[in-house]
Amino acid sequence: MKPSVVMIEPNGHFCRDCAVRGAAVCSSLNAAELTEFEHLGRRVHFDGGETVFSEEDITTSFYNVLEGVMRLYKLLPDGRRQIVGFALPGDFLGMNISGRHNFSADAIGVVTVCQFAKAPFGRFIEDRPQLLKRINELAIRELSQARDHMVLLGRRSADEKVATFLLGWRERLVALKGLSDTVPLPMSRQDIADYLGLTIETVSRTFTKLERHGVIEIIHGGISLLDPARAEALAAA
Amino acid sequence: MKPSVVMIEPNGHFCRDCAVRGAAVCSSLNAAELTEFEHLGRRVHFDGGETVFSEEDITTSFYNVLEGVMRLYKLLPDGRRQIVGFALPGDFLGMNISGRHNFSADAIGVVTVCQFAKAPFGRFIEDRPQLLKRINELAIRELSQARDHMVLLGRRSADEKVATFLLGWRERLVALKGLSDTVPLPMSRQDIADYLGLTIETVSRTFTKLERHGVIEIIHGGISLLDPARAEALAAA
DNA sequence: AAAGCCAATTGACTCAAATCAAATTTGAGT
DNA sequence: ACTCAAATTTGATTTGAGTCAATTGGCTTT
Repeated sequence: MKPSVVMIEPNGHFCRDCAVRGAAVCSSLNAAELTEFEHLGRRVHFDGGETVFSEEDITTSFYNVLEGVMRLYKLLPDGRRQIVGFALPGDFLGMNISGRHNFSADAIGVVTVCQFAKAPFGRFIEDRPQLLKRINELAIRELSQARDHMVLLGRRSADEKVATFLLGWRERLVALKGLSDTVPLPMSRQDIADYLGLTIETVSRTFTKLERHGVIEIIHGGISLLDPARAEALAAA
Repeated sequence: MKPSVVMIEPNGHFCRDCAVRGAAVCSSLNAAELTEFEHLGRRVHFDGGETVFSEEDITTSFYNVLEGVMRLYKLLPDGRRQIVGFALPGDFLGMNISGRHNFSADAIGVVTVCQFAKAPFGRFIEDRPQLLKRINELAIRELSQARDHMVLLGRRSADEKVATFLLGWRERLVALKGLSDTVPLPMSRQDIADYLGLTIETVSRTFTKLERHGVIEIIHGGISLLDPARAEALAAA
């Protein structure tokens, strides 16, 4: 699928009004630096299902997610897929040392990213250690999440996986949009299964079971968390 | 178990003779910086089974592994364990953003580390962006490995897990000590099981099966890789 | 060399999740 | 509203890996 690369704004002033200004990689920059920085990035839109970059592609850009949700995944040669994470606004993508992306990234629904060409971005970082420090913080935070996810994949039951996922996903949305017991799930059941190391059938059955037990209510495009305490207990945090 | 904190060398000159000089975090430092750097670290020994630090402990030090093997793991409240990685010479441990370790680390056999107190190390980094860059590189490399491991845990069969582990472990030892088809396995079967998201019995049975099929030979303290090509095929890389 | 101990292996059986197979719901396009 | 395709749910059955239970093998200690 081809990306709908549409530059919404020329290299005008938008960083200071950016939705992720405080949370993203750019939070490490002062006003003066930001003015210079916004000439480096351009906003690009992707429709649902479009691939932003693929594993093994040469890295030509870095991406700052501004809006929407992305699935980050790796494929085995026979087609088995493991989703290694979902990217939300504020997430920074594209860092690697091999010069190639080590996972693929698809838009789930409409996505807006701030795209930076690799070379100028690299030059900009060069004499701004606080930006490097910020990127390092984000990498270390991701590493911690990755380790948590290893525990989930290696040592948790299907019920625990699903409960942990719902709570963790809610947590991320709360940090982004504020508290709500209604949890939108823009990704498909297959995406959830591939994130949790399960099959779509097991995810579906587990959702149904949680609903039967009054823990959640399955609503259009998501779930409603009726009994967070019970969900926590099931997650065996 | 209490660490046998034995300072082998006072704050004398040893960095330039250090075994991991080229590979570790210190490879980013020039000779002059190295002289200053070696006053920050001290060598500490641990015996097999000793815990170097535990998850949720306040981070007071960073560690550079000089010698030996460590298991890095997380525990669930009910005792289930997931090993998130094995640390080898050159690996740098202790980075986090919460101020607490996000996994525990035990020595497997005798281990020597270069230990740095957090505060002075942090100050030293402050005006040396190339060291920060090096640390960032190591974090990004680990992140990539973590993602590979997620694929293994979520989507691979027991046979694939074991074959992938043996090849990956061999690869790391090759990078460290040069090529050999004899692969020492200093960790227990339980450690391997907890790394692969399996039980000890399944690991043992899979080893036996690989031996029956002539892929490996189980030797004392490790395996001999008789048929690397077949192992690769089984790993379904 | 016998006893004790722990790690590893092997065997018998079970079970959680996968697979195979419909049925049903949802959504997009006409 | 109607059609078709895709996504999801549900049911029946299978199976890979787990559990439980010995047994074996290597060391260490006596």
